[in-house]
Amino acid sequence: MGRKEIKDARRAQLIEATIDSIARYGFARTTLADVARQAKVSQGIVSFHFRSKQELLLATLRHMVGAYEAYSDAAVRRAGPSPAARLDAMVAADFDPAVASRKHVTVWYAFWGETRWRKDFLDLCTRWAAAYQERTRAVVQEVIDASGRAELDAAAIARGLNAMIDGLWLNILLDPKACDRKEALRTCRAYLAQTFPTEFGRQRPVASAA
Amino acid sequence: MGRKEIKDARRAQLIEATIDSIARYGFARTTLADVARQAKVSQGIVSFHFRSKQELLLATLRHMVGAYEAYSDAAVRRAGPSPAARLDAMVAADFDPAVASRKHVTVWYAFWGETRWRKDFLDLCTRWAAAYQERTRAVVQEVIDASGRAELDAAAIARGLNAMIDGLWLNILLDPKACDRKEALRTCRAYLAQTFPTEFGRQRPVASAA
Amino acid sequence: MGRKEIKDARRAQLIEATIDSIARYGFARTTLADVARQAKVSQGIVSFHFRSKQELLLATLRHMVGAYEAYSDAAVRRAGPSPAARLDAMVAADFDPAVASRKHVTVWYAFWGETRWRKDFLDLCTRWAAAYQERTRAVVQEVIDASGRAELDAAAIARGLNAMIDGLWLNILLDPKACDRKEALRTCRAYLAQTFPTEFGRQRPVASAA
Amino acid sequence: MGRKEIKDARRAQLIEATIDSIARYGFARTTLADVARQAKVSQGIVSFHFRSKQELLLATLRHMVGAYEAYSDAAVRRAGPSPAARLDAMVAADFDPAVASRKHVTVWYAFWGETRWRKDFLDLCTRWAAAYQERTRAVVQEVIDASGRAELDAAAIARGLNAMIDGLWLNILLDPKACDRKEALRTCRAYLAQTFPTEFGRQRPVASAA
DNA sequence: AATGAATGAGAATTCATTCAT
DNA sequence: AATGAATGAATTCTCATTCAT
Repeated sequence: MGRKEIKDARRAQLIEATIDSIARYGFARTTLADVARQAKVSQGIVSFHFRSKQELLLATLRHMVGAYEAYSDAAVRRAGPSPAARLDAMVAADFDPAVASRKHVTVWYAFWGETRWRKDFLDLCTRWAAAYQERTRAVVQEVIDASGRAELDAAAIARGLNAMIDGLWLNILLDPKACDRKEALRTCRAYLAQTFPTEFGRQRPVASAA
Repeated sequence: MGRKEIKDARRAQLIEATIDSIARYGFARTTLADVARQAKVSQGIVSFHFRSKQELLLATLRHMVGAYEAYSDAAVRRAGPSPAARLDAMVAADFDPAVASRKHVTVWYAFWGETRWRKDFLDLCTRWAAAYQERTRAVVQEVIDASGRAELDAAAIARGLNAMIDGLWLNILLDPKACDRKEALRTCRAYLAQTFPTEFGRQRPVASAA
Repeated sequence: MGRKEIKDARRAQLIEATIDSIARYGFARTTLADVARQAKVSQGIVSFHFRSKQELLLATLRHMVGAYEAYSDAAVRRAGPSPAARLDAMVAADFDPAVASRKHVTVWYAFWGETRWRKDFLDLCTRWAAAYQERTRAVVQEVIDASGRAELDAAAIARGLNAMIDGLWLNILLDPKACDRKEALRTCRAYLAQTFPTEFGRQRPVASAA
Repeated sequence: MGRKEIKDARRAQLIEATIDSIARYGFARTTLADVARQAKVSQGIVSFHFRSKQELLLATLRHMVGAYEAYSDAAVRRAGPSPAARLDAMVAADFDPAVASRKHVTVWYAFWGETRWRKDFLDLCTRWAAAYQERTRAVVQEVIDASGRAELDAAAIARGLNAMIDGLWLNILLDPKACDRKEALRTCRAYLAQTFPTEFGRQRPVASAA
């Protein structure tokens, strides 16, 4: 393992520790000392690998966005060519335990809560939201095209779907007993079934795609 | 103005200053000194009227919940007896400039970002979410009953709708250019139109109720 | 009850509250708010009757000295003419529940702990210590004269006795289980018996004086 | 000098500064800022080496107890095998300038004044008082055994002696002109002479042991 | 006389960042 | 690369004192 690899491993280790610390103590009470303790390294090393706390947090947010995208992309690829199956896979991935654990949605909301005042967070989130919206819109459009219901507004449906997902994450964060991942996914699928009765009605498209 | 009134007025003033300060500096950087400066009073008085910063924040959150509910209730009352009109009024109120200004959604997300680690915030938000979900569900059920489509799941529709609203607030927060209040409301109404074509299709039910 | 009486009653009430507060929270954490709460009056009234906190504390110390002296004097008067009986009464009074309760010795030590840095406390304590030493010395001298043992040093005996009493109060303060009032009194009487075997040996002089 | 040594040296330096600060300003007005200024270090370092002010104070009290015991033990060892000489050495050590300077007794009384409300102080003082009482009692018992006066109560004599010493410290604190260290020691020796005329009468046993 | 709101200085504590080793 | 001691600014909270009513 060369210098570069060691460095990257350290960075990854610190980013994981940051996520853990935010999940455990919250954004406000996550200190560099916490992160260092969690990662079992000395305090100074954080400043060494990341110029400042803000950079560490930005790197953490980037990591979360990247991991999310990688997971979602992989799920879509696995879903095969059917537009409906791909759309369902996207949604299902958003409520996969690896993505929408209470810990993860907690950290997402922690970042969103601070995003407004940190230009670098905001830029990243905005770009990501735009990209994700466009990606969803494209798949929704494919579903519309395949179903021949040209009167539907792909952008509005995609926007509504994405918003619903984010809002359901809030439910998971606030009260997983009232609405857990399974219930959240069911809610999204009900929306899709309402919108695309042929493709999503009754049977789940994943099943029909299998 | 008696003692009690003076005290209440001061509390209200400090709560307003807190909201302003959160909106301006963010949750993390809102200090009691900021709040006092904003309210043009001395520092000590904040601790005098609220025992601690945490209590001030909790009072602020309570105030926001109360103001939101009052506004929403009033809108629903104004909408008249028609279930669809009432449902639409609820949604419209959620994107009223007085409720969903970028400033307000920013503060909401600031609170949600911290809620996970403050039991009192969490309890309040959880109770509020449950109450609001139930209220929405009841109206949705009325719409369903009125339209005779008993196969629809009122709870899932209400949950999806509420989640969509929260998620659209995030859009307003992150990038009002990409999705402003009007666009957000349009998105919600598209969802309702999809779900209840008769009641919400084409014409806005407010218009039809008029 | 005239103006003067009301005022005095208020002052006495506040002084009692101060003693209670010191006993309960300690010197450092006794605030004027505590005192006012204890006395069930408003905050401002303390500053009204006593110019400042320091004056309240000084008045409290004066009150304690006065009460102590009154109690001790009364005990000595009750003891009758016998020098030994009077000396014993003085010592016994110092361990009377009304004088040497754990609460009282606690407050005494609280004052002594601060005395060094408050000139008015120090002056009062110094004067009082001198007066008490002289009073004790005089009675000890009478005992010596009565017993015809002129070689004894009344000043040293009195000083030792008084010091022993103060030190035994510390024992009561620190660990009443290891040394309670009764045990403390026994210790002092053992000292007296050692010094004046004829007057204090075996029988307690109170008994013999009775 | 290794890490450990640096740390210990810094802690010792801060403890010394704390003692100086208490002696100079009193317990109530000793702030961490004072201590840091006295030690010529930054404020933050106090919290770094001691988690809190309370821990710093506890460490200071521990240091004082430890230093006292070390000094007293050394004096007793130097006194040789004779019980009377050892007892006298103990008492003499208690009025040695290094132990009973006005500064030191001041700080002792400052701690005792606060001890009642700080469990850790109280535990430490109680344990220390018990240990010291037992140590004194044992030596007194030896003196009794050596003198063949089995009727004497070693515990009472030891308790009286220790109390007298503590009380004489108060005299030194309140008014060193009225009772300085020399006079205090004389008073204690008079007590011993009264109690053990053979061993402590006339000649000082240290002299007789020489 | 009495109330209690208001002030503002000061205290402990926290923590990002720096830096000598 | 890594350590962890050190800095010092910032923040919350406390509280004696003042003052309008």
